Amino acid sequence: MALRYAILISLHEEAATGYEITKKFDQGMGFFWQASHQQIYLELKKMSDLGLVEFQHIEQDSKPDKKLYQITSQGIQALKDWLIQPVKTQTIKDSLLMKLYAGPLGSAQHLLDEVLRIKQEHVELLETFHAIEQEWFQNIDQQPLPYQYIYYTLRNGIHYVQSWLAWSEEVIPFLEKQAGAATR
Amino acid sequence: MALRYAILISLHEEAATGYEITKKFDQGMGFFWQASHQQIYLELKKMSDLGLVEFQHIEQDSKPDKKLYQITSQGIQALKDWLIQPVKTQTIKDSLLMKLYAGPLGSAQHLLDEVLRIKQEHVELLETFHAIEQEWFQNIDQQPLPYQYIYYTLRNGIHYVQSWLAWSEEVIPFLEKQAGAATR
DNA sequence: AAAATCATGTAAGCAGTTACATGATTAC
DNA sequence: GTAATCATGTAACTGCTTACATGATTTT
Repeated sequence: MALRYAILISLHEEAATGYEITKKFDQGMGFFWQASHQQIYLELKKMSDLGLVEFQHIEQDSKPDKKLYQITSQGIQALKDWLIQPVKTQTIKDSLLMKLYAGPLGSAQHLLDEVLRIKQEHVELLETFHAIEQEWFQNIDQQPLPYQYIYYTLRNGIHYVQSWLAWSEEVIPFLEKQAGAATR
Repeated sequence: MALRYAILISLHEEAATGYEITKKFDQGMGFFWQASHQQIYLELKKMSDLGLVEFQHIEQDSKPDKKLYQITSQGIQALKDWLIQPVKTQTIKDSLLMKLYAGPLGSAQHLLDEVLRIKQEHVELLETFHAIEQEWFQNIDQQPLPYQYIYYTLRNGIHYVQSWLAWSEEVIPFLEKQAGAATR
């Protein structure tokens, strides 16, 4: 049900089409919530039936028609109600850790390759996060309040990625040793 | 589908009943994979139909009958095949971050309470992890190889929890300031 | 007396993924 | 000519959660 509120938060910032919301989920919000266009279109329809959002048909030439959605006062209330619900503690579901746990039954070389690949992705993600921090969030306590809140979601991402990288520095030497031992 | 392989890994360690596997998921493996008893019983049945596991009926007096499951050679092969599949990069779905992103629309005090609550859970989890590390994984490079692999899944957990705690040290002062400003 | 432990399951429903479907326009 | 962008949707399926169901034994 959290997808519903992610969409409402997005529409509370500004009215948008399903297509535009989908793109937003690939960027900023995408760090802590993901959704496909199928899911988003379906949820928008449900929310429209419930009166949480409403839309205008916009005809375009040289481009397909679109539906511009905006949040209703009912939608704002539903969002506010949700914001004060307690959250469930996050659980981790990580199949890489499961494969590591299985240990010698698998291939150390394969695990090493996977860790290196994901490490590379995380290195790039960290660079992206740092670039965003530099560009958008300098002198954070002088920025508008909504920016300050968003800044801390970014900081969460930075800490998360850094912890993964720190761990990979521990596990890589171990896996290298195991992969080496297997081929000897 | 990863649940299937989590169960197979568990059964590869030792034969067990659905009930025992459920308990295992509340401990060690539970850090990186969770499953309810309903899901586990259902999956065991499917796997039994597929020949990946087999079971013996065991009658007990003063306790309900049980089914002791063990992995078959087919199951071991399926597990090995799965272990060398590439993993998808983990995505984060965290509704607390979403609520933080929504910022001034919500209540800073509520967010603060939630962060403090989850921080407390993480502090306790870190203590548990450190205790396990002390008790089971001292002189790690002299331990049996399967233990060494499992050790690195524990290390992942420690890094993860620590990064969350480090982040909470950043966000708590900010939320305290906002909560204070709102009541003044 | 109440709650926890042992032990297994069914059924309904929701959330999310994957596949399928269309079609014009614009950029490479 | 091929691929990407704009823009929306349906349908089938899988994975998971929540609720319901039973019942003896043991611990508090």
